[in-house]
Amino acid sequence: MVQAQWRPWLLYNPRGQQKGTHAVSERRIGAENSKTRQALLEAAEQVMREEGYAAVSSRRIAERAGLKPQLVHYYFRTMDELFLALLHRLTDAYLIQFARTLASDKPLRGLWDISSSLGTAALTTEFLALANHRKEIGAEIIRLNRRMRTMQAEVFRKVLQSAGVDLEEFPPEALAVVLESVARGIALESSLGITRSHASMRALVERYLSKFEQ
Amino acid sequence: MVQAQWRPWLLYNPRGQQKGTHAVSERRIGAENSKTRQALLEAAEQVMREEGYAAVSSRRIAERAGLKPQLVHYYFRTMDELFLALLHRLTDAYLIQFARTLASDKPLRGLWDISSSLGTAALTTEFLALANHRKEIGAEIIRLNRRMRTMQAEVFRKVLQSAGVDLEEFPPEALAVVLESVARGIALESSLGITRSHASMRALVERYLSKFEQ
DNA sequence: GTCTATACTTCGATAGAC
DNA sequence: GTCTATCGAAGTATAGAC
Repeated sequence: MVQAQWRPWLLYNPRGQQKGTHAVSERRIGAENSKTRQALLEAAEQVMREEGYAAVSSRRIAERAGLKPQLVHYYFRTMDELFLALLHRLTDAYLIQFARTLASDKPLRGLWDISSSLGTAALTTEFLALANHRKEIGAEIIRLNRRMRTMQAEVFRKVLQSAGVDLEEFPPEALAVVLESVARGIALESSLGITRSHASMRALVERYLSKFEQ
Repeated sequence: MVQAQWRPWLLYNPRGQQKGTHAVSERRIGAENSKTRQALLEAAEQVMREEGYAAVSSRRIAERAGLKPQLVHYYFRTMDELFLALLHRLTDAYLIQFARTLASDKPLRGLWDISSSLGTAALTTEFLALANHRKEIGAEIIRLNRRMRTMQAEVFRKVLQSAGVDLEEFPPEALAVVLESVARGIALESSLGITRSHASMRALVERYLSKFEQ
């Protein structure tokens, strides 16, 4: 028996398309620079942040945007397409923040601030969870993760090198993973209202960061 | 306009019960020690691990267990109740692992091994995501988190103290958060197939752990 | 304890009018 | 570009027979 793939936003197969065919729909699709399209993505981001990825449905985000659900399908062939567009939107926003951080005199702190911000951490977590059972999104996440990690590692490499740290002993990429994991970890906890060891956590990070930046 | 709360496993309100009333259903509920109940929880855990929390539905787990969906509602009043039962099941399993680790000669490594195991990390992540938009489950997660963290911190305190480390400088609780965050972080990445900086990450952790244990 | 039958809700997606 | 109308599938939950 073939186990149907579970799809929260594609619960059935409307035209009996096979799994791998990617038969492209003939339906008209709206322009990418449309204002309505932007509004839908904005609404999707809000819903995802507040209620999780599973709450992102065409009806739900249309309601949030004050539009009709069918418009979602006019701008996005499938909900997967919408999620990918949202992912790219977030990536672009991250890249802008990242560039600003690079230009500052404390790039490491900048990285920490970005990753430990509640909004970023929440959305990242949602997308990682989503990636776990949505192949196409997972593949894109992996690609983006690679790019981000490389850029983050480069920041570490520069800072550590100019501080005379042995890069063999403290591999920049590994440190980048540590920084982001810890940032996301405490952001996640604090979004749950767990603030118990927050102060000492931040102090610990602060101590490490100040070894290299001011 | 009242915005309906979104519920993946309770999409509508069958008897028109108000949000806060907690009107207890009169329906018969099966015994807690039932074998069928265990099988349903086992199936729920599998589905949650493999496809995420949003895929856990009465139909889905019943199918996995080879049972009828209605049996889920015989053993659990609501899907929330099922999730809470699952959460307690996992906590019990964790406590057993934890006790074994405490008795060993390398408790810190034990903690690391538990938290960085793929199964544990995946389920923890799912429950954290779930906690973010399911009040009752969030409250329970917070309670359990507090208990776990206290126990983990106690391990750190003992090990660090006997190694002569200044506990003011390295607060046990903060270190416990770091260890679990990093473990979950790399477990999450590796479940996505991202293994790039894995080796250097584990080597880094290993270096720190070996400062205190062997 | 497990089953069938059923109620009601939400979902993704499309067709076709305007 | 946006609307109404509609389809078929999956969801939670209950009642009542066996």
